[in-house]
Amino acid sequence: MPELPEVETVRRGLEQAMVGRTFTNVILRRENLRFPFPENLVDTLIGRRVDSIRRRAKYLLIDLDDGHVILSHLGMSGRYTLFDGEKVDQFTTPNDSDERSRFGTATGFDGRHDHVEFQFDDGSVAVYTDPRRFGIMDLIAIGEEAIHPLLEALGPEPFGDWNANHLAQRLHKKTTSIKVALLDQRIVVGVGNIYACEALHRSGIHPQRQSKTLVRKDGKPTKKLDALVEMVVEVLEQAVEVGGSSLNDFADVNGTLGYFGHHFQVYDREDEPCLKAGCGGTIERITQSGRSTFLCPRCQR
DNA sequence: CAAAGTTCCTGCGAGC
DNA sequence: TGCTCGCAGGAACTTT
Repeated sequence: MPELPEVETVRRGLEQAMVGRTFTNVILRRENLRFPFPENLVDTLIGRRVDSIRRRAKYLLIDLDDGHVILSHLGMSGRYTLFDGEKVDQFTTPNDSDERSRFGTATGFDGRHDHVEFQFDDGSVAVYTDPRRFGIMDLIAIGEEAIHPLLEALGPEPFGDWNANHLAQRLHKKTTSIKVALLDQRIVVGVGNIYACEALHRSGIHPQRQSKTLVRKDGKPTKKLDALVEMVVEVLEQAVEVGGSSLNDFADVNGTLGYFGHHFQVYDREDEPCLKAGCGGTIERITQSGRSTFLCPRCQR
């Protein structure tokens, strides 16, 4: 599900639902996701108020009033579903089993994958669901972001002061393909498989092109690399807009809504016509580092 | 068979 | 020649 725009959409949804509320209970329905939950997770959260919610790369950072921070990553299939007080009553049955979520039906699953339930003082509930369990839920101290092993090596935010000169510096020696480089979170964060394909298509760059061929000998970016940076930012910004517009009525902050309303130019369009004006090419699918890449061999060089 | 993500391991080549 | 380091590529995690 989640690349930067989807995570940002989830962040905004959680912000509306959680900030200012206090945890009254937290239920863990298993002991781990990708990693074990920290032992003190439940005890630490109960009685704490949520002060703010930030995003770094594809991670969510939920700031608590005692200086702890919940570090949450959605992996491939993680999502949050929010229930206000009324909806909790609506979906809760009196004979809840300990093994299954109270909210399985409402979240579209049978409840087996609702791993964490956060209960708040106003009666609302947030449920974390993650069938593949590639997600992460950890607890850190505020200020620890920069030294946490999962965060320390992360590259620049695309919406920050990232630019073509910076990218050129990172790529000028790289022999790996530009598509694989874009997915490397040490080079720039937030870009995943879908938006990497889309940004390369928009900027007319072949995904298998060696990264360093996009940098001039004097170390400055080529015009194509300028275009790539512009298109990465554009495609992510537009996706955030789409996700934001799908949020309005809360309840489900599923980032999938962001993808749902989005029509891609190349991703998942194998054998279909290239949509670039006047191109006339046909979209191909190849594999790079074990992941599907979609491209138009005619307009991407 | 493939899937929106990330980490870890192995093998290879460069350089000392 | 032999060793270390870094990079590049692939496997693994899991469920639908």
